[in-house]
Amino acid sequence: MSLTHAILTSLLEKPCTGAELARRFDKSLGFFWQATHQQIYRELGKMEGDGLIKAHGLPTARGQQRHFEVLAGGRDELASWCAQEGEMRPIRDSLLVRMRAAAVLGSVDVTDEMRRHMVLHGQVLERYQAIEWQDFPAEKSRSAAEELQLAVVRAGIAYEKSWLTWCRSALAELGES
Amino acid sequence: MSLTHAILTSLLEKPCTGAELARRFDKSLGFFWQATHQQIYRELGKMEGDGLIKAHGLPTARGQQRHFEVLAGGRDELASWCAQEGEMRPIRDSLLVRMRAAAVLGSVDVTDEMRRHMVLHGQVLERYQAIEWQDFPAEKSRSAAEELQLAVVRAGIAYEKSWLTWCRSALAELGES
DNA sequence: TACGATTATGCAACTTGTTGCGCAAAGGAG
DNA sequence: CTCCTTTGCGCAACAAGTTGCATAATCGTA
Repeated sequence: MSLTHAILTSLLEKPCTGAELARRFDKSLGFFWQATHQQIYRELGKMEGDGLIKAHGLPTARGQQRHFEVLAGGRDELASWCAQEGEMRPIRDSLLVRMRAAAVLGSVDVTDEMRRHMVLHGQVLERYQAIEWQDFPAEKSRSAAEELQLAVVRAGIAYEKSWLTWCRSALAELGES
Repeated sequence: MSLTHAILTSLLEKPCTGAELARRFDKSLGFFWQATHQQIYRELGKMEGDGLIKAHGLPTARGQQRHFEVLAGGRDELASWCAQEGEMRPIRDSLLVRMRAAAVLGSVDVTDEMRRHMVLHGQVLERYQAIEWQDFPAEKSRSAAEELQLAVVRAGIAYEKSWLTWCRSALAELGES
């Protein structure tokens, strides 16, 4: 399960509270492994129970900030998971199911939906490219860690670009017939 | 929920039993919306209850083939879902989490894992390309439905190619530093 | 001080996806 | 015919992800 390890990674980068973690997720690691704040809180509770992380503050009082940090056990767990082999994610998108459905139905037009997705992917692409420019300027030399982080951002860029150009050419193909 | 509609699509293409559906899923629609046979059976049960599909055979006897076909209500449901707007899938891959984890840990090498993923994506790419060549030969003219199906296959090809070239260039970047 | 909006935390219920197993029919080998 | 394997079907339990709401602190402001 990757959520545990995504949280460990994020907490190692900077210890913080659950809410801050959720916010950071929304604009960094969460691009590549999404999670809602409820998932995060639940996971934090489990991880605390497993001795991977430690909180300053008691779990009794609601609405009270609890600051989390990674314990040695958590770091070990992350390192061992990190060295394991993981599954490759196959493609999975409801737009493609819709297209197959439209093919068999024969009466529904999905090109509008394809155009909409093209725009959405374009918007996400711009966000990723902005991160690349801001956080990884070309002239600066980079540490090994930064090289890895940059590669991750570029995976997002490649992914969105791929959808974008596929949408464009598929629409062209479908349009000309 | 797309599984219902993926099943409806597949059953419209050809009515069949649960097991055959699961098999067809493994080499066609399931490339783009994976499902285990248990998910499929559960969903078939629900869909039968909702009057979307009909089975020949009783649900009482275990181990007995039940042949499913789509009812008018099922076709309507599919058409209406198909005309709806759907979410865009953000990227989500544990390899990227591993890379971020490796960046913060500093002590784990993930390039082997990246190489492994490169090979895996290459294998899937070859499967998709084989489908493109076999089912959609270049010289033949195609119906609108076939154009759509081809576009779907090409989405898979674009996706795998994108991962492949990203792996290659990221490894090159990481290697030269 | 009191009030309302915001932020942080969490429970509960539900849906979706996964894993492991068990039972029944069919079909071949001894 | 009996045994064994394969195939089809499905339950049960669990893990992961989602949605909606409840509660507590905080903070600005009237």
